[in-house]
Amino acid sequence: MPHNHEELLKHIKADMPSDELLQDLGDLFKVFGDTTRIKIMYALYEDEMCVCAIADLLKMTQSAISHQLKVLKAANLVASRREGKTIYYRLADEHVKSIIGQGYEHLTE
Amino acid sequence: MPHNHEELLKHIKADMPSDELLQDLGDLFKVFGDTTRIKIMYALYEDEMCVCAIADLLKMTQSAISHQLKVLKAANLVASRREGKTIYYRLADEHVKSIIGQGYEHLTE
DNA sequence: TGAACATATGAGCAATCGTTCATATGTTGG
DNA sequence: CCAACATATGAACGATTGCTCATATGTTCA
Repeated sequence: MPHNHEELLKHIKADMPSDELLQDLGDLFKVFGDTTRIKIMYALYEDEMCVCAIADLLKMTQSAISHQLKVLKAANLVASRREGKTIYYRLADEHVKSIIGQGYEHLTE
Repeated sequence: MPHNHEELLKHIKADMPSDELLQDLGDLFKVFGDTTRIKIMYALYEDEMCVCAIADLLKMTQSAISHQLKVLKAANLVASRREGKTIYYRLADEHVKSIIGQGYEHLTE
């Protein structure tokens, strides 16, 4: 007779967040799961930056950066303001730094 | 004449971690970037669990869970111990909880 | 030892992702 | 208004990903 875990599962299930939230969490971390986007977030760590400066910094095309900024913005990880022709992006809140910081600690401990 | 940012870039560049670390960070978050793996980590939040219990809980095949546990283990996010035929997995360290916790906060604030 | 159970693994496939390329939108100064 | 600049966007393509299916490995007990 195979292994039984009804009791355990009932308990764990009760403590699990909704499927929707778990999906959203996965989607959020997916945004962190790309080197280009990590670099962009690090670039914005101390101050806002315009799109072409980020592209220069990462030696990538303006288009690639713009696509990634759109992803970051959709996840509310960056925000932007316009000043003439230029659009400046910045980190949207402190969670970005603390999430990356925790990841950094996990890697370097 | 296009927009110039030599000064800014020099400064930002000096503060950026190495490309290798940035790559590793992206790879780490990629592991968090999947609903199945998030669910597994949540299931292990309070206590260790065997593979078949996780499969039951998530209503997925043993094979799918096993593949994902391998990914989690490669990233040092879970650890395991054997007890007879059964193998129990647990969260490897506190960073898992704090990373997920920060993500949770970002979503629900 | 061999049958039953628990887990791991490799190949294959559909789906998703990140970039490029071409082009569109928006802004400013002459 | 139009040329130059800054950014955004859509289609397309190669690469990566997560699952399934079949099967292998490892463990226990009769």
